[in-house]
Amino acid sequence: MQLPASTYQPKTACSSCNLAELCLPTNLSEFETRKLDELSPLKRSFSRSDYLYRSGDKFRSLFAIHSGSFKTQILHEDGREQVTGFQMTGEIIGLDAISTDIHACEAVALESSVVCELPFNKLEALSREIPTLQRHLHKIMSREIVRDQGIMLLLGSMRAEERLAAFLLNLSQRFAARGLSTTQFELRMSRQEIGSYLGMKLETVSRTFSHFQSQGLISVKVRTIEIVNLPGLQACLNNSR
Amino acid sequence: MQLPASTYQPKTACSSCNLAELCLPTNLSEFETRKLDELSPLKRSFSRSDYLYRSGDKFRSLFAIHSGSFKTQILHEDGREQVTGFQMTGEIIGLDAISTDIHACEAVALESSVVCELPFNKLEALSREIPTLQRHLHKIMSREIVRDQGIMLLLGSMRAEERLAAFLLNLSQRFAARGLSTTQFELRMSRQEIGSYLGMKLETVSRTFSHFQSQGLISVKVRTIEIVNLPGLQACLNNSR
DNA sequence: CATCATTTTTGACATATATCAAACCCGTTT
DNA sequence: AAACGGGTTTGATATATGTCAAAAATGATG
Repeated sequence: MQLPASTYQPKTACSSCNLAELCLPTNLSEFETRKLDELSPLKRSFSRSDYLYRSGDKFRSLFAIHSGSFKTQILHEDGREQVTGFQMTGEIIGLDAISTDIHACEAVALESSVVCELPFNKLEALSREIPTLQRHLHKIMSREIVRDQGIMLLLGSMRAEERLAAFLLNLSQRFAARGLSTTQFELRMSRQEIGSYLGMKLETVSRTFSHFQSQGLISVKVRTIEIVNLPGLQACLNNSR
Repeated sequence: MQLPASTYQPKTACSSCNLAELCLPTNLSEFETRKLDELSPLKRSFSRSDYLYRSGDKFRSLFAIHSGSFKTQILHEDGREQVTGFQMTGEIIGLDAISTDIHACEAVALESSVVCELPFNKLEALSREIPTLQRHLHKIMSREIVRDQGIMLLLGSMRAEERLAAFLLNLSQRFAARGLSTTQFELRMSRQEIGSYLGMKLETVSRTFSHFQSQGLISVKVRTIEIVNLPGLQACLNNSR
């Protein structure tokens, strides 16, 4: 598991990494768009299980995932670790590090991935000049807060089945937003990682998958998931105890 | 529980609400400090169980707690609710609403409290002019993300005793930061609310308090807590299973 | 293709926490 | 002072999920 902190790639300016489309605001004037180019984000590539950053690293940049996916996790002194999120194309990671200028969690590639590095100083300077960008940045941070609180709800008040249903439905939605299939997808993470994220043991994750399958809600073939009965899965969520 | 959304008070400009000291950056130039006055935050008072805002309310302002304390919670369709935090003097609430311009959670006063209302538009405009303020705002948002992820760790991987120990130690620290006693304090929230926050039932909260007391770690008298053996309580946290 | 390491599934059993219920305590109202 | 009501404590029992262990499936490697 102790891999180099990052696979350093020759850095290339990232014109193809269309920021405006990916993750930054649309509706910018020509002038503003030109300004945005000053960011000249650099692309970096990562292989499965490479670290994008580690806990304790100095904070310099946010990262926009251009392709692939990552997990973020925090480590507790005693070795426990908690996966705090799975991020995919178009999502921004590193926001937690702004608070102390040190990365609080670590980000690990779940597959071959490319990220755009967005130097935070430049981003702040630009967002002083472009109010639309400023607002957008604030919304991204706020959205992360809302997301995290949603997970608190999940961890604090849902049973194993509900958690896993919520997880699958969330993935489904995010794939949909990217024009991918809502009902059929590949999990990029292990049962262990899902379990850490959802606050349950890997065996429970596996059993719950099997149970969903036997109910005809989904079809599981290791990491290939097909949602067979979407409304049924949604109903799982609303059946509180 | 259905109280008016807020107890509307005559609004008064808030010069005594020393923002710079409370929650906003120090090290501002004279000019910047003058600029900051443009915010002219208004003070509003709340009684116990008044709502500062409700889920669904339009977002206009952040709120700095001037005195007293609040809880924030999210509501799930099926009536479940999850307390997402307890906020005290000097802390900022409302950050989650930036993302959609609608408050995602609700904030309820736990005791008589006073807040400063910080209109977000003005805050954004000012932070474009004062980089120190801009960075400060970003840090506040990022700190909230880190805090939430800490709670994810707690909910996802700790046992009841560890959760409650972490909760007490966190309160203790925050009281310390305000010059109050680290070892003796009044809980402002019910067992039920603590339970919701920590993902456990109120009976389990109560039992765990009793257990800590029988171990000589704390002394509990309903809502009055005294930490008798601080290192012992800290040790609780590090004893993973 | 056989071997190996890793991940996943499944089973039997243990346990932490939830549930249900009753008693108790404390502050408030009559 | 007595009665009331909400919050808290404590007990007995139920249950969801964890733990430990083995087998099965999968993918990687020589």
